[in-house]
Amino acid sequence: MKNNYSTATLQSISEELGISVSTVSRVLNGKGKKYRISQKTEEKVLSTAKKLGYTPNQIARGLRLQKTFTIGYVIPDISNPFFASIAQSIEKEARKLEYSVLVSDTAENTEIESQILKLYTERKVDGLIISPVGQYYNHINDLIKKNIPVVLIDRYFADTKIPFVTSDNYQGAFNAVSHMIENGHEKIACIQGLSNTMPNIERVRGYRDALQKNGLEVKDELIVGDSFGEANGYIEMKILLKKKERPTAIFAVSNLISLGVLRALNEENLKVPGDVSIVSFDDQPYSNFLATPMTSVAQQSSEIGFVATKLLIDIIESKREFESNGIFLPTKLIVRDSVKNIKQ
Amino acid sequence: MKNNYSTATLQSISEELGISVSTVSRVLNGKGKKYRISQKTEEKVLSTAKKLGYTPNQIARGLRLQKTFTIGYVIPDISNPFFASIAQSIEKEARKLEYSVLVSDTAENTEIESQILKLYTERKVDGLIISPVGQYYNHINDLIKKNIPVVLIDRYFADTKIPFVTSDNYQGAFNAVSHMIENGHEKIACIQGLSNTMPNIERVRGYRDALQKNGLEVKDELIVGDSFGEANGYIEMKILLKKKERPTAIFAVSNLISLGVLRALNEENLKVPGDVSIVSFDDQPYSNFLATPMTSVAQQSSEIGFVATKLLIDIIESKREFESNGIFLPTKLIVRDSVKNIKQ
DNA sequence: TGCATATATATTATAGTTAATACTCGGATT
DNA sequence: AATCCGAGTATTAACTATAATATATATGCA
Repeated sequence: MKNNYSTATLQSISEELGISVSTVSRVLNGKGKKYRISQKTEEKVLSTAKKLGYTPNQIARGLRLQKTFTIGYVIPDISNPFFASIAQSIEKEARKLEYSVLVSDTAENTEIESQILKLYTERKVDGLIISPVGQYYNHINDLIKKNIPVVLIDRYFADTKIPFVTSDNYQGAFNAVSHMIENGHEKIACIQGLSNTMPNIERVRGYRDALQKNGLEVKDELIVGDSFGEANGYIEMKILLKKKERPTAIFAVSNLISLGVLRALNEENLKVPGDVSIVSFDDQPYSNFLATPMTSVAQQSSEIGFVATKLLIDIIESKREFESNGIFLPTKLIVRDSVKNIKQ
Repeated sequence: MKNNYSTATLQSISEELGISVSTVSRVLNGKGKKYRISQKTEEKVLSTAKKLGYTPNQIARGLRLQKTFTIGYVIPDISNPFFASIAQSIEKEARKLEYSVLVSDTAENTEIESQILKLYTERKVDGLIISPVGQYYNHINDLIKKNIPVVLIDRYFADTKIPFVTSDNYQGAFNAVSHMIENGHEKIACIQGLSNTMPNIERVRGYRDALQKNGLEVKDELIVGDSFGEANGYIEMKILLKKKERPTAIFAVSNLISLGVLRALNEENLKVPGDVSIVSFDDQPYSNFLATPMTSVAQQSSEIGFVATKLLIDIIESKREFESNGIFLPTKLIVRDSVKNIKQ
């Protein structure tokens, strides 16, 4: 049952040499000079530590220091390449700063998210990076009350003071929709993600504003959907195609939604951009090799992970205040071939 | 510096009630009956634990029990959707069995892999799932010597006794290449991954055998490449296109390689399958929406993660022997449109 | 000589949990 | 009356590392 790899401990070294554990600890922590350990003792300790293959027990260390050098990353869906890429940069940066990362997937379920936060609290992580499901935040605010450092990624809460790192979703959406309008589109549908999450709210706001700034009417029946997943894109596209006045262009609010849209169009034998134009949020390595290379809004996913990790660890190590602090990273519209120019 | 969330401890509960910590511990571990704790005491403990918001400190628990309920997953590249999907199923299954997962990305670098293993050893993980870089394994064998349970995923070592879970790479490749031959292709190139890793060896063996069983000559100059990454696919395809006798079909040994191949073909304005046919290892959600829907060899990635986790935890909890134990999961050829029938 | 200081190390306490062992008290047994 | 037993709980030790405090010897200086 218990893990049974026996390694040398400070005590076994001290017994081997007939000196006290604290001396051994001091030498191995490089505090020999500070505590005036003699050259001779220091050498003895170092050599037997090596001989016995000593490695420090980080669990014992964590208990004593009340610090685990561990952070948790809580994600709604690791298999989404956007989050996978963020996870990669978080782990890389954390390791550089001597932290390890516990990773959990909430499967877009607030209940599971809450359980995981409890679990990670018991495990005494030094801080948490959370890409929350995004509709409720009581369980996250509880962490703040307990003084546990938290940084949110992607989905954040405007009415709390929890720091976050996200893309400039508004500008990204605004640019995407403006691009469609410039190409003559007026009936543009927006297939949105989880409706009361900030990235979604901001992207929809960008969509609305782009229409209005160009003197076009915003029709609520063209704003549909309620999830960032593939199935949502598929279903909503199917329904949109049944409408009397079919939209000429689709603004898909996530990469998975646009894959669902493509599946629906494929089934109905409709072509992009001949029959329907699309712009999708989230650029992917494959975006350029799709049936029609996809015009998309690229987020700096690695950068987001990197910045969030840096920020979190700064907060942990008290180099920065633990206060409201939203960081927005710019997006970039990558124009390919999925928008048809229908201007007369 | 230290994490500063103060929670109730066994001691604070025991002081509040004027009883000993061990009694509190026993009650909260559900051992009240076993140690004949009175109903009254039990209720008092339970209610004050709730009142003070007690949650067990898993670090202290880990130290005492010599068991952390943590496993490590070491991956060459989290952003590769194949591995991301495995990570997802590992975490899900581990959590179900009450383990947490530390995740690290080695960036296909054996040096980093070795460092991470050392780190995770110090953190006293109960076991490790490793998708190794795959060319050396001394550092992994060291874990076995220390009696640390290990299960390998994807890339394994034939000449060790380390248990592993992987796809039936040989059969997958054999079927893929047979499919091309059935469609009349004879000049089939193989763009391979990291050359002395088992999945690559097996896939290339499947490629060779499929050719030979069909009476076709295996030409070594058509087996090229040395990495599972996108760049390798791109470069090798570029070079293949310069050959006098250009191959009519490509067997791409990984999903990233095939993306590189597509990039090269795109640049040269060549069409799939009109100019070149392709079959790729690894099916992806987007495979069906590529310019030409890609015929590919699907691996059961979630299943691989699930089985490996189950196996590892069985070994940890000593329900199974810690011995040579290779598990091969079948693959499935998904036929789409990327292979042209060129039979007369 | 006596006291302060420096040198080098040991001892003790602590982090929070759990396991092993010890203790107390009332009632039953011999 | 002495002993035993069970019920209920307390005490002690252990896990490993680190910090705070203490001790022991030698040296320097008035």
